[in-house]
Amino acid sequence: MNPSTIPIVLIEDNEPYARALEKFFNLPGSAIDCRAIYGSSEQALVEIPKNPPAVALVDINLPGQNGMECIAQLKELYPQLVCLVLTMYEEDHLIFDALRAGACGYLLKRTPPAEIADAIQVARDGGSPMSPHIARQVVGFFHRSPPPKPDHSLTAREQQVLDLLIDGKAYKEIAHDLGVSIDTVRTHVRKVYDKLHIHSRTEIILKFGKKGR
Amino acid sequence: MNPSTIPIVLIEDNEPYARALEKFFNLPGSAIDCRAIYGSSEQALVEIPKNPPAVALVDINLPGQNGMECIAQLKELYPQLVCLVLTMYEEDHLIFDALRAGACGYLLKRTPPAEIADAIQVARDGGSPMSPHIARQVVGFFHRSPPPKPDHSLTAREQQVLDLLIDGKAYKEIAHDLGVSIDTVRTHVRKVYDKLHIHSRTEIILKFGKKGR
DNA sequence: GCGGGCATCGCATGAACATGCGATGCAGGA
DNA sequence: TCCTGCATCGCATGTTCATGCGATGCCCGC
Repeated sequence: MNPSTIPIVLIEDNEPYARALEKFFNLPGSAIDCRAIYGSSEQALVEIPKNPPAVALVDINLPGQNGMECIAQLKELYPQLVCLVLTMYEEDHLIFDALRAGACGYLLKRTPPAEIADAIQVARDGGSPMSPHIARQVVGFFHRSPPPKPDHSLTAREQQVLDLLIDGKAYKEIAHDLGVSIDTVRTHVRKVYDKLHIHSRTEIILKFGKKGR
Repeated sequence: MNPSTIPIVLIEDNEPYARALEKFFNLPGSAIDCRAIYGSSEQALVEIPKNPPAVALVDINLPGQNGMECIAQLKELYPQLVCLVLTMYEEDHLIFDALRAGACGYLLKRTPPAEIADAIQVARDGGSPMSPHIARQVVGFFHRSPPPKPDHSLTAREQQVLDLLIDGKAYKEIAHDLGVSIDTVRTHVRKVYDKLHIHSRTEIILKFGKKGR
């Protein structure tokens, strides 16, 4: 949308690779303005405050403090800074950790420079660019959770009570919320426990806890 | 990678929209072969087994059974079938539910047909196409989880107790596991509650529950 | 109209939990 | 040495849960 050039920095210790990217970004007519290359997380954290860019491309495997921690600290200082991971690694846990740390996107180094440039614009415009297989892994995270089970044949009322139990409400609150007596709540809870073969609220939350959050 | 045409179906009750897409996909030279349009989930579930496509584009808001359930059932019958959501809705919970149901990607109807065609190929090749803002919402799901916090200044012992509490163990079990008395466990739990400003095991699990799973 | 399923309410008991107060022994820093 | 933080143990009280047993009123299909 915004046609002005986008100021970015690279946090990357592989100098040849970084230089090549920088060169590409700074070609005449490019929408990207690569302002600096920082070879370490520490250097980036010192230099970035002097002239914050709009987007940072961050490698994960950095000397000293790794890219994940770097992103977490940058996001703490500049929540509006858009961080994209740019790495060779595509293991699940690295991807998830990076996203949790605050990364908005995750690109593999094998991505052609032109696509990286596109991704930077997408990210600046509020998107989350990801290499296709990375996206699939992220989506796979959701596939693993099997909560959409309308089975268990709970009655509507029982399901309501269950939901409130999961929210951590006391019987007293549940009774108030549903406008019934506390003993009625007890009865429903009992039925729920019977049907789900569990014996305590703790087990419920461990089984169903915090789903749609 | 595979240059052969990709057989797909549309599950979509907005007939004009579906017809227009079908027309576009079936233009000469297209990589997509749109074989059918099903106006309802029920119809799709009956017809698809007769001639399963590689990819299904599914609307969420369908008459009768909604698209989420449709995807869940299709994936159960044909785990290798690639389902892409194609909808106007972009609420968080719909996105997450769709992905949980088994969708591999999530596109908004405002996406240009050519990009939808690209997305179909990406999906067939193992990627997960998502409209940029959808991707950001998915990524936002990870941002919301704040697990990488080693803060809270819990002592090692308190952390141990906390972990066992989260596992759902009774004080008695915790005492046994740690080789201390139940009253000691009580003391530690109290300290943990104080430091984390909570008042019950339920709150703990709601806050920290099932993280690394 | 009778049997079932469901929602509602009640009582009772024992277990588990939350929390207030107090105490000892040990280590390491001021 | 004294102070502080930590881990340990103890007791007491009140609350919340889990669960067993029983009961009524409503609606629906056979």
